[in-house]
Amino acid sequence: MNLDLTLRTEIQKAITALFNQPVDQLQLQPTNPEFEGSHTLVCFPLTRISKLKPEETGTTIGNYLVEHSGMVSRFNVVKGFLNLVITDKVWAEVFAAIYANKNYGTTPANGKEIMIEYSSPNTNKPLHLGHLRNNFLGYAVAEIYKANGYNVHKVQIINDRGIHICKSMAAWKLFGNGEAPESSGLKGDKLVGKYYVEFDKNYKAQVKELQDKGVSEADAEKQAPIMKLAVDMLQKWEAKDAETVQLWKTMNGWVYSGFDVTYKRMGVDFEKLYYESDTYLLGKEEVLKGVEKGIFFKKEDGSVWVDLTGDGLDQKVLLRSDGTSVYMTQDIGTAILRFRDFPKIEGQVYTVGNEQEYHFKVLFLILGKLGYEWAKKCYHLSYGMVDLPTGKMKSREGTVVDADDLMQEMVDAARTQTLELGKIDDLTNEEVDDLVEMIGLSALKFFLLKVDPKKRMMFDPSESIQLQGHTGPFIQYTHARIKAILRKAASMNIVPDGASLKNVSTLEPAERAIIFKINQFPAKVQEAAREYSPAIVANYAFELAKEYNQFYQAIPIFSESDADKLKFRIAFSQATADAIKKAMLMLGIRVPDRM
RNA sequence: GGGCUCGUGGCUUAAUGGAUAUAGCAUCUGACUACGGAUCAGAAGGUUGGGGGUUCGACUCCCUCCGAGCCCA
Repeated sequence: MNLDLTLRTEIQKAITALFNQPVDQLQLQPTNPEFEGSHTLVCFPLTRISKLKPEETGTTIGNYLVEHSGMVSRFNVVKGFLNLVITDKVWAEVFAAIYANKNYGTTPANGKEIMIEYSSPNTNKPLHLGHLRNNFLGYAVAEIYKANGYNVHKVQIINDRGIHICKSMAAWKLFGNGEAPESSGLKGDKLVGKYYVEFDKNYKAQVKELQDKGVSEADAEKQAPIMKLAVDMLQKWEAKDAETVQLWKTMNGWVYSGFDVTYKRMGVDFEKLYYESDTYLLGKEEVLKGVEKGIFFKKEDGSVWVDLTGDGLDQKVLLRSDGTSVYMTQDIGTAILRFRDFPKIEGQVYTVGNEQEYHFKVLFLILGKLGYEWAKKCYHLSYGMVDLPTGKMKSREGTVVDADDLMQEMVDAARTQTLELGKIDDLTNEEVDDLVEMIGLSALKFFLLKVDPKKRMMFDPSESIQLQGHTGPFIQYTHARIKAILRKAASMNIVPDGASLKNVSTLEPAERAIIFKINQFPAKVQEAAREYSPAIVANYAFELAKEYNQFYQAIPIFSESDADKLKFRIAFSQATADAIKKAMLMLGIRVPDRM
């Protein structure tokens, strides 16, 4: 049974019977812990039809529910709040239904398809902390949509062309001496990133040298030989010069193999990769078609624009006067290509930082103007930047936190702390490795996911390594401890069954609290999808674990003499562990049976 | 110049317009002869950036100012 729905129906019946008038919106909320009850009806809005004071309205409805609903045992009214106490028998029934449902918390396939883009890096440097937030968010939202019955396609758009990669190529050509990941042992993305830094260093030196000779800054920036080489390579690439394209392929290949290692450790995956080098020409075509249809217009200098003043925005350039594309042009091409590849998707989710909010607003408007119905279903999953205690991450100032390094540090910290506690001395080396990997990444992922995506967040390394309190390892610990209970129960041949659950008629407050919490699970998973917010699932998992720990400390499970009740406790311990595990997997976090 | 987002105890963070504003970290006090102390119980800590307004009721909605960040030329 769906408790909340049933209760709402009963309240509606009561209101209709008492006041001769139905009401469209019921304000039902969890009861404040200081009062008795679990569900609270806010009575202020009902006074209009009850013609009674809020208190009297609450009392009248409460009395009716106790007499007629069969699910409310008693109630209290504080000010205008009607606090309802659900009978333990109903709670037991609610739990029995949850326990019998193997897919509890998730929705069956609904036939809908959705595409979720995340990660989408440039190919000139390694992934950093900001990418971690992006990847964990995108992956989690994708998993949450799966749990809500969607067929999800995870993709990314790789910014593999442009001046940035040519800079790395230029520096490598000048100073690389043929260095390759195979020869130097350096991870591919790190190697290409190294030459990007090398480019910048030499470029700055050359600009300064020219300026010292009296050249203006603007001219020096154009005349610096290394920059001329990079620009030359970009032009040759666009002209499909064989040697340049070959070097480009090679160096991007190094980056991709480096990224693969990082993605694997992060635990994220993709169904299909899109490359800008494949889509930017399509974007150009579509824009030119748009000009023919009169959707866009050409200026005298030959540049192409879209007029969005009717939408409260301004005019936006789509093709420069020399005919080259801007980012917007490429994104138009990519979006259209994706809908051709996956005609059944109802929309796309773009996981991209909030500095591009304006860009996506414009993109979706343009796609709409081009006549694509699905433009309405495109969503920019915009997230805030990750700051360090020292301030903003800046690659130029070398304050960027590398993704590989950070993951390694987290796992190292997890190893140190786990070994100190000495609870896993009998595990093999491989088992320990896997465990500390699980714990370290859990700390990192949970830290990044527990905050509302929209908000700019602060990453404090010393705090992120914490394994106590509002953390992933706290939740993992709760799961592992429940597993220990279940192992003990199994060894004692305690096996819960439907009949024993039905025999339970009275509950401890701590037990009621857990069932109440488990009962919220499906609604939370749905809300998380609606809001595109893994934080809702993360905080739910934390609250559930916390609730269970309170029960665990308050009530010694195995000292229960009533066999049915003991089985009941084992059953909801099992259900708690299952819900925790499912919720954490939606966040891309694994949970151990021991730790 | 135009536009967008965010300001919640020392720090991090939660709250479909509802009760005395949620937790965590740090600080202080307690709890293993029981099922795992990576836990739990408790204390202290707040004018929700300031000021107006709407409402029976505002962290939440509106106006304004201050502060932080971002975007478009």
